[in-house]
Amino acid sequence: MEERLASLFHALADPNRLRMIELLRKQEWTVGMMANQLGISQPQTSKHLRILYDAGLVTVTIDANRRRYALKSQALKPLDAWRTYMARETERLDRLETFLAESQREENGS
Amino acid sequence: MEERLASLFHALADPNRLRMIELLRKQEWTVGMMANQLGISQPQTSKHLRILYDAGLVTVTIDANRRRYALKSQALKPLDAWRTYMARETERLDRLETFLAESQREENGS
DNA sequence: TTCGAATATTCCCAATTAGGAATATTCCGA
DNA sequence: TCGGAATATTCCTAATTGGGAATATTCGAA
Repeated sequence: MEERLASLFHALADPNRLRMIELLRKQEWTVGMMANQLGISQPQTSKHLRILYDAGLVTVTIDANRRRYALKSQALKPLDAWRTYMARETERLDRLETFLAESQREENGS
Repeated sequence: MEERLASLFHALADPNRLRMIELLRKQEWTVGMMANQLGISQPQTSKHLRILYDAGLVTVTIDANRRRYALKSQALKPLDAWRTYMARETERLDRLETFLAESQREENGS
């Protein structure tokens, strides 16, 4: 159902977690590296990573003393699928919005 | 910053609100109609719509005794922009994931 | 074996909110 | 003008969680 998608959105619904995912976009990161880069505490970094992990958004590789976190970018695919699904029926609405916006602009005589 | 995007994700991070948005995809809905369709209470429907409204995802038209809610589909555009931004650098990772998945499949001798 | 670095977990507090119940508000029709 | 329909808001409770502080755990190096 929509539960899965809602969980995914929930995991993304935090500025720090978004920044984390954007960092992970290019390379793997260690907890300490991320905490330092983001300017947040190590425990908070671990907690946010835990939430991303539970949401299936990252993978973790245990490497001796440290953990390397990597983005599991395929986990974002449901988001794209939903947007495609949504866009299919909103095109008509989009055109209406554009039309109304342009009418408004003409009214204002801009 | 990422605050805006996080707020958007937050508004979408609820199964009932996702169902609401999917209903609004095709047409306007009245609070009572939505509550009835979704099988949730009227107050809860109003509260969820309020959250969607605060997130800029819906517009409301007061029509005598009732309010007609409509999707403001342009509000979902930042989501697409973020995906595009993310995809730009994750392509390499995607190819790696695909490669690893296929290697795994071969190992299993499927 | 001991120490320190890296990380996860727990405890605490404050804020948010989903959901139910009750109530307030607005407006139309009789 | 009054009653009922439609909607929003408030009060309550339980659950979640972000963030800080402290602590537990694990592991490599000396």
